[in-house]
Amino acid sequence: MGRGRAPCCEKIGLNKGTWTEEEDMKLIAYIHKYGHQNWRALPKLAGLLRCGKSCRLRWTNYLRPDIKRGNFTRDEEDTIIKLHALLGNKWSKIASFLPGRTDNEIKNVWNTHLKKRAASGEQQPVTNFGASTSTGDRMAGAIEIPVDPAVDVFGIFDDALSTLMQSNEMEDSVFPETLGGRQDSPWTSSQKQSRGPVAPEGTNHPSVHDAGKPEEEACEAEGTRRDGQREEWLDYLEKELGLRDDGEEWDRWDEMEGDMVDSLLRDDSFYPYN
DNA sequence: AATCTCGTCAACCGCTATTTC
DNA sequence: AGAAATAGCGGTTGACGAGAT
Repeated sequence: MGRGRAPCCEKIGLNKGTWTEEEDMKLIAYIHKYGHQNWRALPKLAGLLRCGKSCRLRWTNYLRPDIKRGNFTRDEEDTIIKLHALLGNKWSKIASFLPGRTDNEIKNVWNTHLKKRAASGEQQPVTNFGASTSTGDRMAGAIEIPVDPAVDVFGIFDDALSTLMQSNEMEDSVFPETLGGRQDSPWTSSQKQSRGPVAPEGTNHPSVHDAGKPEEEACEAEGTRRDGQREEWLDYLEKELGLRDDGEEWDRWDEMEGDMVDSLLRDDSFYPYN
């Protein structure tokens, strides 16, 4: 056999398409008894004529006991819209904020309902950070330029972040050490006031929107609170999208991700498509 | 009643990331 | 170190049902 990865399974003689009740029962029974340490080996052991990948998908998207079935609530839909504006087509990431919902389900809901709702008579999605048109380029961190160049993409995040920064809720969730909690926030207390992030030592990563900007100009901009927020937010996004790799310091951002997104979701004024 | 169109959603495919050996 | 195996992600497809013609 040549190089490259082998097919995930021998497809010959395996069932495809819709799962039968009997197959479901076999899969459930097996996983309840033995778990799913090895998806590749599972179908054979469970007596299923399916490939492991198919089993995994069936379990995670349909059979898992914690799956929430039924229509999405308006709240859930709004959450998806907000998260999509923040994260782009990162369905699994979005799903992690909606307990009981799967990435596949959310993707379907977006494609069938929410995309239209977002587009109909309202603004086009103003951003689609990290979204990609094909699987191949998604890890390249491609950023789609907004369709309408007049739309101030960053301004929208500025405004959202501004609002959040003014609320105690954000203060507490994003800067938890103010509550006597964590001590490893990238912000110092004075920087928290100016809302500027502390750049990791020895790093100097230009933000995406500042690429090619003269250095003085960038320094000048740094003084303002608004730009501080912008930098902060872009830093976060760049990190999130894998556009930068600053080592340990940036790993800490990951820890705050949930808090930041949660805060945005709780903020009623942040609705990216209005 | 027949057939066409469209929306929905489960499942598949192809790819990358991560882990194992 | 690097190849192979495995897990997971996101885009796409196709079966199916409902409503329209």
